[in-house]
Amino acid sequence: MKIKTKKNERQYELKKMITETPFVSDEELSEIFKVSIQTIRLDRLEMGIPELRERMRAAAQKNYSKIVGLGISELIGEIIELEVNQQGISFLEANREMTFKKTDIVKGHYIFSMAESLALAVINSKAALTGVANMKYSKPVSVGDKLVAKAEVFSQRNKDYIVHVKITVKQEQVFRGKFILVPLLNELKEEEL
Amino acid sequence: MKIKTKKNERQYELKKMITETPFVSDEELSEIFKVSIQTIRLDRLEMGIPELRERMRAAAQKNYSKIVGLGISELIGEIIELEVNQQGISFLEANREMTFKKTDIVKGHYIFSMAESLALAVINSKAALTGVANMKYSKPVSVGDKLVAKAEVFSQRNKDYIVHVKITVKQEQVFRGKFILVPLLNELKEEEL
DNA sequence: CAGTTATTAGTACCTGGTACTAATAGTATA
DNA sequence: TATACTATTAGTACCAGGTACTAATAACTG
Repeated sequence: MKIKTKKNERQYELKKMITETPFVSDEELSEIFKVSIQTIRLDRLEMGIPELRERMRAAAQKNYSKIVGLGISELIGEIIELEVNQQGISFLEANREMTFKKTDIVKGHYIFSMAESLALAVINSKAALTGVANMKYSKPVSVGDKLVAKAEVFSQRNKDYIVHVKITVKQEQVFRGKFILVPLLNELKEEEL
Repeated sequence: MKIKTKKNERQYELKKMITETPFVSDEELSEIFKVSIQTIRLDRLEMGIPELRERMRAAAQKNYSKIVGLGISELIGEIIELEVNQQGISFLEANREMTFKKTDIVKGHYIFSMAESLALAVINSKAALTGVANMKYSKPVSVGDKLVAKAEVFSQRNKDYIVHVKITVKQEQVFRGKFILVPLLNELKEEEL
């Protein structure tokens, strides 16, 4: 018996290709593998690989919760006041996606991220580096809590910024931290490198 | 002039609804708002809201990269060794999704999350609370760096755990932190509350 | 009551499929 | 070599969830 390379090999490659780049249509696949669209569909059927739309739907849903949790871009919390190089205030309402599964307690890194985000915003440098942070979580945060973060630029020695961030819920401190930030090649000029 | 509630209000609610639950079809929307499908489509057109498939496609793609970055569940980094209440080791390769947009530098909260994740894992309590953390980022982390986190349970006074976490890249320390963790009603019995 | 806006209806068309039937090409084996 | 089987391709009807467009009707407004 000859080794049935063609079909088996193609199906193996197909599976690999779909797991690597899941948003590829049957038509594109048929062009890549130089077979008809029907062959691709038979292959998918035999291997139980769902159609493109189903794969997209699954991917979209799996991750939907994470968008909410981690914020749309790089920032956690909403900036409501900002004086560059001086101070800033951001706001965040804790939701269920930020908690541990069975409890109402917000995970620490959301608090941290909120503080870090604001610290970065206040020195107007998205591409900055968290140097040293010395911080304290004073009180647990629960779902529904309205977090207000206040950042103050304390000092600016050399090229480092020291930013203090305090987060409060109803005037009560839940977090404080000191961020040493080193801006990186963004709005800076060449000579500063 | 009468307040044009109907159309304006519906469009406002529509937009809100779609941003909250983005995977809703025009047909479902038409049932919810008790208008025809055409009306829903006109509304979307006027407000520049793309069709369901486009919204799903965008969500799937936006998040496709984040899966990689944020890990499948709640954990950042892969646990490779674990002795409950004693010590644990986790691993993470820094990728582009963890960085600031134009640089190679990994954002601080990924480092923090990796450490926190491991600290939680090592006391076998997903639902624990980060009490106080005293930490230091010693060195920036870049894309491709292979991060190794080591956690040690230092002490267990009352119901608090003190866990030390060190993260290294090629034997060199990039982070250290002390986590005070208070386990919460998960694998515990009633009486402990 | 005329004019404007809002809503609904309907058609043709699109993508990216499913599910099915049927024909053809290629290979294997008695 | 004829027969059997597998692989591939072709084609049809159908589906969801739309776009883009035209046209008619309903509802307000001055």
